[in-house]
Amino acid sequence: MDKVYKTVIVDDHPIVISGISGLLADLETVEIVGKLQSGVLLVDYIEENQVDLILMDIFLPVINGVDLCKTIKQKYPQIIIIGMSSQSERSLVMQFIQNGGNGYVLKSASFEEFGNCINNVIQGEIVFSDEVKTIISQPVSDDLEHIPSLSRREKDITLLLSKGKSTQEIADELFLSFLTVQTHRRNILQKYKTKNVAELIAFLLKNNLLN
Amino acid sequence: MDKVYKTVIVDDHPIVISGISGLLADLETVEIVGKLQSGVLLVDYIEENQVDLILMDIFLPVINGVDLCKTIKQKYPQIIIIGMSSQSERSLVMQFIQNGGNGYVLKSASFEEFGNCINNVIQGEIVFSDEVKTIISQPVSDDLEHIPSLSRREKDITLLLSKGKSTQEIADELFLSFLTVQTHRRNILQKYKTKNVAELIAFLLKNNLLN
DNA sequence: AGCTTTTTACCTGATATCAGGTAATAGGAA
DNA sequence: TTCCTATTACCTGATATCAGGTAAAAAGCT
Repeated sequence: MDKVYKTVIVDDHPIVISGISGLLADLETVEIVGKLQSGVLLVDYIEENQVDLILMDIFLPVINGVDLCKTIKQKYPQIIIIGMSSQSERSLVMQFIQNGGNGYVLKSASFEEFGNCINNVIQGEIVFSDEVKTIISQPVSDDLEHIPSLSRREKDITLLLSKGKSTQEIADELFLSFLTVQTHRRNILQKYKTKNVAELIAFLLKNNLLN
Repeated sequence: MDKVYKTVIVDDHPIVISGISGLLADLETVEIVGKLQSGVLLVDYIEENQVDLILMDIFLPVINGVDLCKTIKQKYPQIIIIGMSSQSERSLVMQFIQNGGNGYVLKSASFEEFGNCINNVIQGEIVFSDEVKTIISQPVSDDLEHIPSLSRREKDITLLLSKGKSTQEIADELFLSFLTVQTHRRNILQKYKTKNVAELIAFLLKNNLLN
């Protein structure tokens, strides 16, 4: 007789918990023993109960999933942990795995994908849902990978630019010469290979580099 | 005997659909007749089936929830539509309601909240889950309230602006006069009371009006 | 059919941005 | 201490943007 994995679901959305529960109910290898809404509750739960498998949201209030995973794996390396999120970002997935995660699944994954991942992860594999696989396997043209970062002064200036300030206004506000601000502007545009501030602001906001 | 509301759930995450289904199964007033993963499928479904209530994710691929809601309400004003999302933003909720939405619920809402909202919305009320209520009841300087929307052409132009295109390039691309594009630019800046394109793009992206 | 909004288009002048240079000083890291 | 990056600053000329005005088609709504 196969082992039945005592499984805990951690997510701050009751709906998601309910959804996963419904899905896992069909699998005979897992048994849901806990439905928790925060990382703190999870840590407490593990202290006092037998747990074999954890499905956890990465974006949890207070503690983030990566740190939570690391903490748990340090004390209980035998527990299998699968991370979940709505959107996936390459670096985030990598971080999660590097901190001991056994898999990463997007919430947009189909039921079938979900089931497959669970089945494979208990075989000892590191599992990813299809979309995650696509994202992490992209060769990532090396130059596109490292997005240059802004220096302190450059951040000051881009922030003011995004508020519609002109070069002169920025110079006044930061007690700099008009010409200095102009130099910074040029450097910033060059850094991101953008033609003008409009494109620059769009790029920064889309890459969460502003604020 | 009370009417049973034929209900459709629209979300690109199968898990969420499953979760809501589970929850609604307990309610006797609603009957789930459709589980769809996109706005396009929803529009098709409505054409050919009787629908009384829609629960839709706001962040859907291709079409956003607000526009989808507007489109549906124009043709079928009697259909009750509840919006859902993970995080709530005041302006987004307001926009949704202004475009005909009958309620807005966070996915982090408890089962009880969810149930209450459904029960009340079919009584004709506009409903919000608790957290949404908190957010929208915060006093806001009235002028910040109504965000004007862009016309089709204006959207075309802002999109190109965000890609760093100059007035001349936009004119060429859209087969318009340079002067026409200039007029559009001015109107758009005026519409949002922004000083220049940088501020405009920042505003649009922060308010999810671009793309 | 009449009204409103959108889209198109033109003119002018004041400012601002962009792109090409160069270069001294300050601060942090190896 | 040496090297590198960041920060500061100046010059010039070509383009682009912004702000003010006006107005006629075209499209959409009632």
